[in-house]
Amino acid sequence: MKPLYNPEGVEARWQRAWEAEGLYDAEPDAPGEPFVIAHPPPNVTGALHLGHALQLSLADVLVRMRRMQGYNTLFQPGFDHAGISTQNAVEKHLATEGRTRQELGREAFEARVWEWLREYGGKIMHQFRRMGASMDYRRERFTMDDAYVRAVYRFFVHLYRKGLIYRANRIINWCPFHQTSLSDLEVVHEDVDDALTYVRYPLADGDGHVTIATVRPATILGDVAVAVHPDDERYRHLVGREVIVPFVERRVPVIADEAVERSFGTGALKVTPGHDPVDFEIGRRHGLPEPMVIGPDGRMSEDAGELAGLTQAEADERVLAWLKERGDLERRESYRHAVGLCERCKSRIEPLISLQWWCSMRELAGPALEALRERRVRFHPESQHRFALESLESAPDWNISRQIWWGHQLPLWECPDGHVTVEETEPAACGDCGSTELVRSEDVLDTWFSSALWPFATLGWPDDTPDLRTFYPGDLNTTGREIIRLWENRMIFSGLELLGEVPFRDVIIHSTVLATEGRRMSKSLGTGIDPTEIVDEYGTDATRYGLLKISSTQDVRFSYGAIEEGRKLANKLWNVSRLMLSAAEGVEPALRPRALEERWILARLEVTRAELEELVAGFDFAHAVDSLYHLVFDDFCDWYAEAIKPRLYDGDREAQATALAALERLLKLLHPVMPHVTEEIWTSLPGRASRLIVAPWPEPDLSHAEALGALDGVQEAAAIFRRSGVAVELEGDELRIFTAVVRPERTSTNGDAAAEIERLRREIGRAEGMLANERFVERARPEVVEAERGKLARYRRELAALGGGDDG
RNA sequence: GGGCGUGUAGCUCAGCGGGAGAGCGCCCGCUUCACACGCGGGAGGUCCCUGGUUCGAUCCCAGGCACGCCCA
Repeated sequence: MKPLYNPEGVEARWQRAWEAEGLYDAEPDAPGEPFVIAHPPPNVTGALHLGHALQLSLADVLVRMRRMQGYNTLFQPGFDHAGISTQNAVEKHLATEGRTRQELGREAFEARVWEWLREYGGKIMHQFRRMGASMDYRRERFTMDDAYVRAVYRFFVHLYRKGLIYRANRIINWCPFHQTSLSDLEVVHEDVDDALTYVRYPLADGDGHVTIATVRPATILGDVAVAVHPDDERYRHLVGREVIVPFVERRVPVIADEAVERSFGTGALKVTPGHDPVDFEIGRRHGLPEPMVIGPDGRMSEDAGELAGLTQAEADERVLAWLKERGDLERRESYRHAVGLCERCKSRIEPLISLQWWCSMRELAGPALEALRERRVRFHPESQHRFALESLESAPDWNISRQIWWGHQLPLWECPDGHVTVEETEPAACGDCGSTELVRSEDVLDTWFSSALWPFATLGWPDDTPDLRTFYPGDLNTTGREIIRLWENRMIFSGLELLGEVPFRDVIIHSTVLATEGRRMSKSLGTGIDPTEIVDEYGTDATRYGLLKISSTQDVRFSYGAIEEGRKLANKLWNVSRLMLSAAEGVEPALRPRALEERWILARLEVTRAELEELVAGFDFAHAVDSLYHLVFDDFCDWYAEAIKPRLYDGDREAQATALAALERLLKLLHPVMPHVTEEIWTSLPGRASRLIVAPWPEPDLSHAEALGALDGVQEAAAIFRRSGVAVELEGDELRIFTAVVRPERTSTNGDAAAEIERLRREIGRAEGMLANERFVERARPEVVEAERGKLARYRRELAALGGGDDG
């Protein structure tokens, strides 16, 4: 064993060994209660980021602890097919060959995607292994696997037959480049510098005008009303009258609607239901027409009349020129605001009305809401539970269709008469009229539609398999805040709908890891940190430790310091093991505690075990790793190891055997957080055939509880001696430990007794002051008063030991 | 605009009703036979501001200021 622990090599070796030896494997007929984590799977095209790394660290601590505790653990690996993201990547790849997917055609394109995935896809699973995630990698699943596809179609057909899937024209996010609708998550918002144009709409009766403000003059062509807030005194007299929309010179009503924001612009809103989500809602409430003047290509459509075919910028110019000529262009001012962009191609998103397939939420959300209210599923921290509940209460119907080629093509066929037939496999004829001229819907399903089935489709559903019977429902899920609406809630209602049970009991919403300056990590800002580089530099164990250490509040700054702390902990553990192993060569670990410090360290190990279990059960990983750090540095190394060192070197076989046994316990407690270094040391212990990863977790052991405070006196004496050079009188075991740990003959104490005496007198003064306050003694809780008396007595004792006397 | 959260030592953070803490950094000492990714000691703080509750407030309440994340 070398003096400096080097994780490189060690970690890779154990990652291979654990997996090869089948120690990550989950079997439905294995003994023990099941413990199951089926995470939201990562994107098949993705790379590991710090969010994943944190998520894996949290979950793997739980999995490894439960495995040691005898649970039958399943940590499920796999990917989702990431429809638009994958299609985008492959299209870019094609573009380098100067080709488009349209040239290839749908079938050939799909084949290219599979080919591309074989080469570039799924790399993240290697990174998961590097994080030490103890997943059963044999069970890797993909949302496009044949068996998984069957589950997706079963779900779709089920919902369709229940009448929960319908087709409707609604406003959606449209990407003009990808030519598809997008979910809100796939739209990113960025601030841009724009102009706000104030335009006069003349009243139809010729009596003046009303001024509106817009950033998109071209959309004036799609205006069907002007809306004002019902409580807005400025405009109340206009409601019910008509105005003339400029350029198209259409008469439209002035209406009152609460959605109007009075403080924006002039407080009067032009209503364009075809191209704005708020206006769409207003239009529906007032039964207004929904003309669309911008087409799916992002250019002005046929309905834009003479402007048809122009880009929006060109159309803006034409409209502005017209307004200027008429004198109806009041003014323009610069305006900075957020616009929606396609997450993948950065095209400006067009809100437009489109015929899409929708999943009705009301009926599905009901049982999920009930489950959350009854806390059969609990989100942690508590604030996120409320958020999940509120998201579900207000969940709008779900747009499940996408106009792309990569994904699950809707199992939905139409005959020439417009009858829709929905089957899991291709039907021979129309279910209504028997026509054999069936055309399949070209749309694919939203990726999340399939991902929602992850906790059970990975286990063989819709078949009734042993896996499903054993491992569903699972226990836990960990993810980031932004995923709650889009995934967690959908997994919950899907599980309830199809299996009648929630898919997991607890959802840990982990911290968002920010860059060191406290900003969001982002590739474009160059503030991203690649976890694999951290692992290269510090090792996996240190990285896991560091991430857990910083994971306390909802947003945490990444800190190299925390990772370094982990590296030091691994090194410390390595070296104290070296000490014990080299001093106790050939000795079998055996617990034979005789001396005070031996019973004390066993008591400390026991207290930490209990604390650790409690903290992990409460998902407080930051404090859990903190308690491990102090156990190792302060208790195990600075006190226990130093205290027994003379006896170790003297060849005291019982002290040596006990030291190794205590070390074993320590390694077990550390293993869930730092699996590699602990396994490496474990293997060096004599006669070691089995692995630490499957070693039994320490049972509660209260046999040395009485020794918990056994070192208080020595530690107090050490502190006094080191600060002041004054040796408090000790005898027996206490003196022996003091001598071994402090080594007074070699300790140069540059402190001075006078300063120490001064400090104690100050403390005594403070305590005496409190106790002299009658209202304190009367009204404070008795134990608080008692504690204060105890402290005062201790200070006086210490002062006496220093020869300071008690006369003050 | 809505939701959530944070302001404590130079930095990153813990503590959240009765003595202001940790790690790192800094200063001093230590070629101590496990470890300098070490050991010991030390300096360093109107606990964001203003009110209130309380015998007592960094901690609870109200208001304010500053900052961040998520979602529109």
